Amino acid sequence: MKQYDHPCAADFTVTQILHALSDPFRLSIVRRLAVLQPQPCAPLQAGRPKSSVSHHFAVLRAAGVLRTEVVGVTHMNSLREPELDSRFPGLLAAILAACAVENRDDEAELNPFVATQPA
Amino acid sequence: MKQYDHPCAADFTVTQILHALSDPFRLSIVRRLAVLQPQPCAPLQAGRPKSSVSHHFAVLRAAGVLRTEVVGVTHMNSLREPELDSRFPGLLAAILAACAVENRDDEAELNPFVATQPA
DNA sequence: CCAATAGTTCGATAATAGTGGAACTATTAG
DNA sequence: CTAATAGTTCCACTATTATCGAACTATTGG
Repeated sequence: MKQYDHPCAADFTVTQILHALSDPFRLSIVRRLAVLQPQPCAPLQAGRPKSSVSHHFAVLRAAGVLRTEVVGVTHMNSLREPELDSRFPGLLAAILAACAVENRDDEAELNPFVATQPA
Repeated sequence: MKQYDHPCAADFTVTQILHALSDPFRLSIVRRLAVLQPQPCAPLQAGRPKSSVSHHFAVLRAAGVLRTEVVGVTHMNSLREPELDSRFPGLLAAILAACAVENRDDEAELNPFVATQPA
């Protein structure tokens, strides 16, 4: 039964976290996990080869963004939200909120009739 | 009289901003500017060759993080805080706050007698 | 034990980013 | 006009990251 190394919260660094989240694919993984958690890797692959997906998960783990727990044959991922928030309060929330803003733009672009007024 | 291109706030992207700020040198520039603003490039060089400094400023400009205004012979830099905040509310603040946390650690490491209690 | 599943690790290659010297540009001071 | 200043641009080089196939590992189901 193999498990993973996860840095402890005190060792998280701002630059490592920002770098981990500055990649569109990795950021999309984090956004999905923020909504539905925990989740195995497979549904987040988005058509990429497994080795590439595995690499991006490793980057996110190393930055402390997520935790991977081996549960039977699947590896369950969850955001390390409590630890992230205790170390850097509000950081993850602000980034996710920023993604939501960006996403709202995309919807507006696809369909100009929605989302001119927020609600 | 040459001026620079600055993207407009609506074109800022989360990944570009996070990437721009994921470099320690660039992040240090932003942290200095957050305190003392506007400022020319020279005092922020930290001993690096000018071409390298110029490159990092260009990355920050392209991401929308700062604005460079040609004022006489110097180029004055300032954070685009209002625009950043209107586009991604709280994002810059959260990142700067996270830096402050990290910095507090460093001080504690250098001198264990201060900073065990915040004040 | 065997096959299937889920994901990792390795290794080569490609792409992206950072570095730093040298020549260049714009502005001001003399 | 000339020199000095502040920074940019260009270019070659290095270093870091990402990509993806193939072989590997751990776990479960039959």
